[in-house]
Amino acid sequence: MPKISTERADALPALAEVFREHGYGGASLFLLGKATGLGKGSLYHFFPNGKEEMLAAVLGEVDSWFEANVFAPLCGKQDPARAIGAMFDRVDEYFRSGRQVCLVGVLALGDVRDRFADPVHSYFARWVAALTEALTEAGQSSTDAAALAEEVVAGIQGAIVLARALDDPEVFGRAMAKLRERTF
Amino acid sequence: MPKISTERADALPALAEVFREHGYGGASLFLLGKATGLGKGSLYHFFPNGKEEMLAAVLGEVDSWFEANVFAPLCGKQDPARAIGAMFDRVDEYFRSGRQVCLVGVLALGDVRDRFADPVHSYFARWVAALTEALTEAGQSSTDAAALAEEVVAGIQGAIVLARALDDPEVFGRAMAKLRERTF
DNA sequence: GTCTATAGATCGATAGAC
DNA sequence: GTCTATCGATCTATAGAC
Repeated sequence: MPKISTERADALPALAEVFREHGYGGASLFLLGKATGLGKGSLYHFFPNGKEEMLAAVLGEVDSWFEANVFAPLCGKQDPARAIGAMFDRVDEYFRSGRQVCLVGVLALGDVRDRFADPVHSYFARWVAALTEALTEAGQSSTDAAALAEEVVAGIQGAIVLARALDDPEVFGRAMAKLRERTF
Repeated sequence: MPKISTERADALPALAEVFREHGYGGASLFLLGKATGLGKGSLYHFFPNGKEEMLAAVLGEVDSWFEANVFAPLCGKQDPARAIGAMFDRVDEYFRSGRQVCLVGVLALGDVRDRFADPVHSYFARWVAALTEALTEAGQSSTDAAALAEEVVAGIQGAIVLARALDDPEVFGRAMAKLRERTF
C-alpha cells in the first residue's frame, strides 16, 4: 500500500487521501508518512513548513485539476451544453460516484476553514462562476444562470454528504442525474 | 430511559457547539471544559466514557429536537404543505440561516463516520422518510416524493457547505428559497 | 460534585548519523 | 535524501484531596 517516492509531486495523491479521510487535524504525521512511505525526516525535507505546506500543495494540485478538467472547459465559448455535460462526467469520476468526499468541502465545514479560507473560497467561487458562464452562454439570463449554478454546486456537495451518511452511492448518482436534467 | 441529572443536560448545548465547530477529534477536553465551565473531573463524572459518551448524548439531543420540531410534524396527516413550510422555517432557524454547520453532516464527512454510523444514518434516513411522507400526502407520487425529499435534504446540506466556503449566509437563504419553491 | 495533579500515549517538529 | 532518536507540547483518562 505505501508508495515510495523520490519527488515531492509523487507524494501529493497519498497526502490528499489522508487529508480527505481524516481532515487537517486528524491527518497525523504518522498517517501521512505511512501513506506516502516516507519518514518524518523526508516529509519535512519536501515540505519544510510541515502539514500546512502539505495541505497547501494538495489544494494547489486539486485546484489545478479542476481548473484544467472542469472550470476551463466550462468557459470554452462553443457548445456550452456539451461542456456542462462533461462537467458532470468529470465530477462523477472525481468523487468516485459519491464514494469519495470533497476535501475542499471537508475543510469548509472544519475548524481550519479560516486558515485555508482563500483556497476554499476560490475553489467554490471559481466553480460557480464558470458554470454560470456556461449556463449564460447556453441561453439563460445572467440572474437565472447564477442562481442555478449555485444550486448545482451546492447540490453536488450535499449529495456527497448524504451519500456518505446513508452509505449509499446511488444517492449521489440520483442527485447528479437530477442536477444534470435541470441544466438542460 | 435513565434519569439524567439537570447539570448533565445543561452541559449539552455547550458540548454540541464545540463538536460542531471542531469535529470529534478536534474537540479536546480542554475546549469542552472551557465551553461548559466544568473541569475534567466533572466532565468524567457526568460522562464516564469520556468524549464518546458526550457526543452520543449530544446526538441524542439533536435527534430529539429534530424529531419533535421537524420530523414528527411532517408526518402529521393534515395540511402537509403547511408542515413542509414549517420544516423550512425550523431548519433555517436551527442552522442560523447558514451561519451554523450541521453536526451530523460534519460527522458524515469525517473519519469517525463509522464509529457513529448508526445515529448519522438514522438522522438523515428519518429526515428523508418524513419529508417523503409529507410530499406523498401533498399529492405527489411515492417515487417523485422520495426523489424530491432526497434532493431537498441534500440541497440543505450542500447549502451549508457552500455558504461556509463562500462565507456568505445569503447563499444559504437563496438555496432554501429555491428548495421551498420546488416543494409547492 | 468539583477541583488539581499527573500518568501514559501521541502529537508536530527538530537534530544528527549515514 | 532518508532514517532514527528525541524534544516539548498536548491529548485522553485517572487518582485523590476537599
